Amino acid sequence: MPLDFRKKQILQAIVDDYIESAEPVASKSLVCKHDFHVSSATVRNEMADLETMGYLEQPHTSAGRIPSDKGYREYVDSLMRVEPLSPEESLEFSRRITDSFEELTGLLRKASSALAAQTGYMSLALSPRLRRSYLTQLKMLMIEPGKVLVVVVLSAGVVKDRIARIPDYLSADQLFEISNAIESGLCGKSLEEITLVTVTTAAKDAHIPEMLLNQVLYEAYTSIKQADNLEVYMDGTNHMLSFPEFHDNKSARGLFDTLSKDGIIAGYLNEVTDNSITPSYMIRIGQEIQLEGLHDCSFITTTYNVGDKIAGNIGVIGPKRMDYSKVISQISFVRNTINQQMRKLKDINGGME
Amino acid sequence: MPLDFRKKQILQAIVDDYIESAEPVASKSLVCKHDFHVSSATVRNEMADLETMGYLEQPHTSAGRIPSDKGYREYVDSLMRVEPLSPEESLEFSRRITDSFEELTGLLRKASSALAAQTGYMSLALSPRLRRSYLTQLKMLMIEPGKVLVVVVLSAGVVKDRIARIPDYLSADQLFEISNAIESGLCGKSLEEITLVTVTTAAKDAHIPEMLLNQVLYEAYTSIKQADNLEVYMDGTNHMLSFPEFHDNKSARGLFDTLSKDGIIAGYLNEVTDNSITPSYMIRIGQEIQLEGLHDCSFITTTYNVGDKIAGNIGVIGPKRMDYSKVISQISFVRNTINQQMRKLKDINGGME
DNA sequence: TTTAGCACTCGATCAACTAGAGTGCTAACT
DNA sequence: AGTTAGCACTCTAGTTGATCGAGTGCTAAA
Repeated sequence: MPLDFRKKQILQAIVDDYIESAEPVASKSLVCKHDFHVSSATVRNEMADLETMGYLEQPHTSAGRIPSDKGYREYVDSLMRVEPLSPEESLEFSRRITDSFEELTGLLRKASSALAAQTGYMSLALSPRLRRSYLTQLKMLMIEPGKVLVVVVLSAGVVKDRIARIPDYLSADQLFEISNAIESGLCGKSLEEITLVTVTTAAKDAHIPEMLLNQVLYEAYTSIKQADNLEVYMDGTNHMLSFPEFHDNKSARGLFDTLSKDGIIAGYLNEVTDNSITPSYMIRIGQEIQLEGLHDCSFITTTYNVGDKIAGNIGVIGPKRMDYSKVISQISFVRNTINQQMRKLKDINGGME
Repeated sequence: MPLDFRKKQILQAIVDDYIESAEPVASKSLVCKHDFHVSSATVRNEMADLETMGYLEQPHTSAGRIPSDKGYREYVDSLMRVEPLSPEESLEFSRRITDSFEELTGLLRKASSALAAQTGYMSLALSPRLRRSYLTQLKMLMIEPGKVLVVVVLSAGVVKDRIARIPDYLSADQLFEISNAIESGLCGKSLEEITLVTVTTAAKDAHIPEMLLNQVLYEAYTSIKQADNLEVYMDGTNHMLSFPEFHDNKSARGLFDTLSKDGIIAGYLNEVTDNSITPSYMIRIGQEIQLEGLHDCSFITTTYNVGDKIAGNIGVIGPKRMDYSKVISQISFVRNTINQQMRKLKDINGGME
């Protein structure tokens, strides 16, 4: 049975009010604040209906109603109005995120920090999944005998590097030869195609004793693989303590314990977005988040792009009664800013893919 | 008036018990647990004395006593016994920190994470202050036209890099020439000596039109300066929520708000260790920490070395009633492990200074 | 100087009570 | 049939008062 217009109106008003006050909302305060042209008794009847239909919950018999997960879901899916960001706030975001040229890491860090600061909730940014991006350069720079900086450059301009150890009697020339061989052998191959075997095959042109080769190959391989490591940037976790839903120490601890294992969050986010053709944004509410300690939270995420198919995520976590519409417009704006920045970086490089 | 032997004994016992229980300790439980050969009444008299002398406090009239900051200070300075780490725990630390070769960043990250996990408190690691270290290499690697990876290698083997933009019509050869000129001009100079002027002077040998030069020089300069940026690694903040002193939401929030501004902690730590000839470790108790939200905490820090004069810090923050002696031995062990690792890295490079 | 004994204080706990907010239901009204 | 006024009912939060017990401070004796 679908919700009739008045029920929708009332549900929306309840969610709106609860988001604002964090207090169960009563029939009387509803008619008072919004001018429905009916009495509180009528609203009460409607609220009772909404409760039996599962959209509302009552903390105890004589309290107002609060939205259930289903109620929030309905609100988010069809009731709320998302308005574009005010020019001032857009400006503030732009200022925070794009005030200087940055590579991807810095960009994500700033995006995350801006999101946390402007939403007042906590934010996440995940580095892109690079499995499908391909190698464009591999350089090995001798730092000292026995120590090299391995620089991996991927399509879409992402650069990763790592310090590695190699046999210290390997000369700079030999190293140069090896890394050139690897590079030309692997250039254009995607990360998921590259295995220790491909690396070894690629290097067969180099005229270096195998004994010397092995460690270098292994380190090159490791560096390439490591370029795909998922990194998480988190910000604004402290904000969570200011919400009444986490005033109680136990729930706060549950949340922070889960957050501290950042692999968990990253893995979850990664998995959730991987399995779905992502729309512009994705919302998970309360119990929909299958992570301990996050059942009183909601999670809004979106996907940014680096090149054609390579994508990462940014997201905001707040209490279930977070200001969905505002956060959605904020996160969308940030996503667009990131995409734009990444495109700009690419365009500057003469549009090389 | 100095403390006589029995008073010291009692104070020590009180601090020990309070560290364990977080409850005010009573005269009766004292004589019960430790076998002083006097009655509880006598102990009570001594406790009253200790209170008037400022070593103890009474939350309310009919409660036991808890140590004051002064009491902790006395305990830390002359009462507690620091015992070396158990072999098992030493092993566990070594395993966590040194299980693979790592550059400094990774080492600090691991050290911080191990400290947090093993102490059960929260940990900090600060990257070394590199002002006095000197440049040994500066390489610029062309990633794409207009985009370079600037690699700065400092004495003691520290490597930092950064992506920068340069005019995109600059050729790889020109870039190579410029960076070589800068490198040979600045090699052996300490970071604090290097200014935009020195960089410019260093590059005067390169035969490149000045218009092209400027941006490259500026980016080189920025990269070098940025190598000295203080980085903070924090871990185990979630542990703090499990201590009764932070069960109250307000104090937890105070703490986390301060922690979230990581510049503050870094700055404080930096300042505090800078002004003093650091002994093996340094302890700040309660009000001695001049940071909002940390008045119920204690802060144990120590200094690790990278080369001769270059040093950074690691530290542990816990409630005032933290297990000082254990943390001291833990933190000392980690310090030694870091020093050892750094020395090893150096030795491997043939002892170059 | 130590100690047993006792009076005193204060927090924590519990029950009883109250006030108030908010509902659900009923019966009247349009 | 939908709406509404009115009222009884329920439940929480807050208050009060009493009790319990832990722990102290003091006194007087050993």
